[in-house]
Amino acid sequence: MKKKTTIYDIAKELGITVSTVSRALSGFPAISKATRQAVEEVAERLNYSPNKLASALKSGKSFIVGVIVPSIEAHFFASIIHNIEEGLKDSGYRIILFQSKESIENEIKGVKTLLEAQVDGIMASMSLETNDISHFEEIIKQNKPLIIFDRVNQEINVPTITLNDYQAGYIATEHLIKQGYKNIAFITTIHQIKIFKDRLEGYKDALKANGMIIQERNIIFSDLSIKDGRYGAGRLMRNKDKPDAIIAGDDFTALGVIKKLNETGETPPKIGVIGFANEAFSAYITPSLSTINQYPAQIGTSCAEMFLQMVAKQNPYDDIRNIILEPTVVERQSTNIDALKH
Amino acid sequence: MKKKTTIYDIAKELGITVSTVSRALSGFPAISKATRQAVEEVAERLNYSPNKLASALKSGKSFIVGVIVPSIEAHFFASIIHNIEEGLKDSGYRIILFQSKESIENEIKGVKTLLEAQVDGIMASMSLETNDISHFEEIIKQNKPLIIFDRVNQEINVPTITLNDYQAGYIATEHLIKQGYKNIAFITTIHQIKIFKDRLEGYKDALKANGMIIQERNIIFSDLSIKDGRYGAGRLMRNKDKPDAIIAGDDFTALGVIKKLNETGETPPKIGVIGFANEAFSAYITPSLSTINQYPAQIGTSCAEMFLQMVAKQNPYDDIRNIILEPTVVERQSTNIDALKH
DNA sequence: ATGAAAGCGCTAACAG
DNA sequence: CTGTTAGCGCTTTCAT
Repeated sequence: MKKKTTIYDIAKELGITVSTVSRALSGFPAISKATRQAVEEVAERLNYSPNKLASALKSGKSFIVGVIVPSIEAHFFASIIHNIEEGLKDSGYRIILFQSKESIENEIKGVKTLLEAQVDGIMASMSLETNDISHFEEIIKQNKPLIIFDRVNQEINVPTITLNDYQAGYIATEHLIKQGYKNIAFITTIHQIKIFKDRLEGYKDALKANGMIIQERNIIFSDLSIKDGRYGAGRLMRNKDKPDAIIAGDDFTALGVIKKLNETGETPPKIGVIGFANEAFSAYITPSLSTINQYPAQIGTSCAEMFLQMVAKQNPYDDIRNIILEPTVVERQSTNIDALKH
Repeated sequence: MKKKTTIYDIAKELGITVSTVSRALSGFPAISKATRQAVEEVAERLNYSPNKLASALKSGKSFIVGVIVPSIEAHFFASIIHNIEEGLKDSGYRIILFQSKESIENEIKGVKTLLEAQVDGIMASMSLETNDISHFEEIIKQNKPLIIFDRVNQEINVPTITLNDYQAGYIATEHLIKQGYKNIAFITTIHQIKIFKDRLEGYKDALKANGMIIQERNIIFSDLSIKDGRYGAGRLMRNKDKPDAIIAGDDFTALGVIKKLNETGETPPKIGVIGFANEAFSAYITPSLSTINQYPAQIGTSCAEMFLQMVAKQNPYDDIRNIILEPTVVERQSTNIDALKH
């Protein structure tokens, strides 16, 4: 393998110095047109490829941003990442990806790894296990932009892009009430993540606002998965005054609920079911699943925008904004009880 | 922002030199236990975090591998990436992600970007547009590992991890024949990607082997998407001797086919439908979709293994292996014609 | 077992 | 408009 060409090779070839070459290549204005063209021509001919590592080491800017998500396999996060990349692409920033797999240990390792890689900033959505945020503080201490999206844990004082999860819980519940359901259950996670607490509050307040009673046995704390959905539905259906509608913590859990109900013959919309996140499959299952649209594309776009603003400032944290997106209900068959009346 | 601690700070603190600190920190054997412990203690106390960029610049190894996929939003690729990360994690390698979005222009830019970031190797699945592979040759020229997975274009002489796509086409067709379907259509892409050609060959050979005739009007070349599936199904159903089964280029296309057939009342399995890739939704749509399992987890794991082997060698390309995984049929309702007989 | 010193490829302040 | 020079933080050869 022959040695790679550097700006020294180009300089030697043209009998000029590396600084001139460096300037010519980086679009420095005070360079004669002739020199610039000559440099570009030789760079091309020698198949020059800049070493961004060296550049990053010297300039202190790597043009890499780290992204930490629980899992890339949830379409919600894949979509966010897709849109972060999209929003960043004209700025020259690239992404290093890290999956926490819902483990705080991995998340800590992720932050450490990304910091060692000298990323210029980090965007993260917290794992379900995350109850302590000290590992994120190192990023702030280094004065690098940290943006938390979707899964916010507690009072971490950085910009956040979140959904109005209280509202999400509220409108999901309200939608079911409007459809005519009277006894609405709620399956959520045992973990202390703010968004899930908020949804639960929204649920409770919507019930209250409509003169309904909050029954503790209608609220199930478990994990969120297809399996947990089946289990939760089974448990709820064994209650003496079993619910006529179920709000599930995410679409996967809702899918489990539906599968269980399909088996027991109480196929939705007989029992209403609504999920969260509008996963790829949700429109296509039977019955199709009503859900809450969480606008991952906007979240990704906002993350990118926010990052570019922060990184341009002397102090990224001098004007901390918290963007809150408003969720909407996606009405599908699983809550369309009217369809049964015909 | 206070300056970050470097090995110089540690050295000064202890009255030793940076070389000793560097050795102590990197597990060099010929270091006294006392020194090593002292270094570790001070590193901890000063909150030292190594600058991997500097290390990479000097040593020529960045411990980053670039991954290029068409889109992270297809579960197939998300799963591969997940498993690459998993397979690499103990080795200290991290991933920089790049999405080509099925555009060769993006793919070229991706290779360039990753090379400039001094990745130690690249794993890529080609875009549908990719008909020229010269941009990949630069990676080989730099003697860095290049591994192509799933989407292989033509005779590129690097290690590959692929599915036996001929076999995939063959068993998909054979499955339909065994189920009793007699007139089987095929929707595929217009693009010149090897895997799609291979599947088509498998389809044709399976028909021949079973004494069936290959009808050109039963083969549709279009794009692959839900929309194209609807369109393709519509076109096929207008043929005079319309098919009684359709093989769709991927599960999204198959979904479009099913939606169209559901509307026209020829709901599968009346018309048999099978897809490729076993997407997240395929088990949950109605009717559930028979498909070909393409084992993304194994592909990802194999990529990681292969990379680690290559990177450990003087010449990564001295023993080029091509791993071929065998697909299997996932039988679900959309091809279960027996169910209609009861 | 440890130190001295060179240098990876690039940028940027200063000088001219 | 261009050259000189120092140095980013680390690894590594050669000494001792």
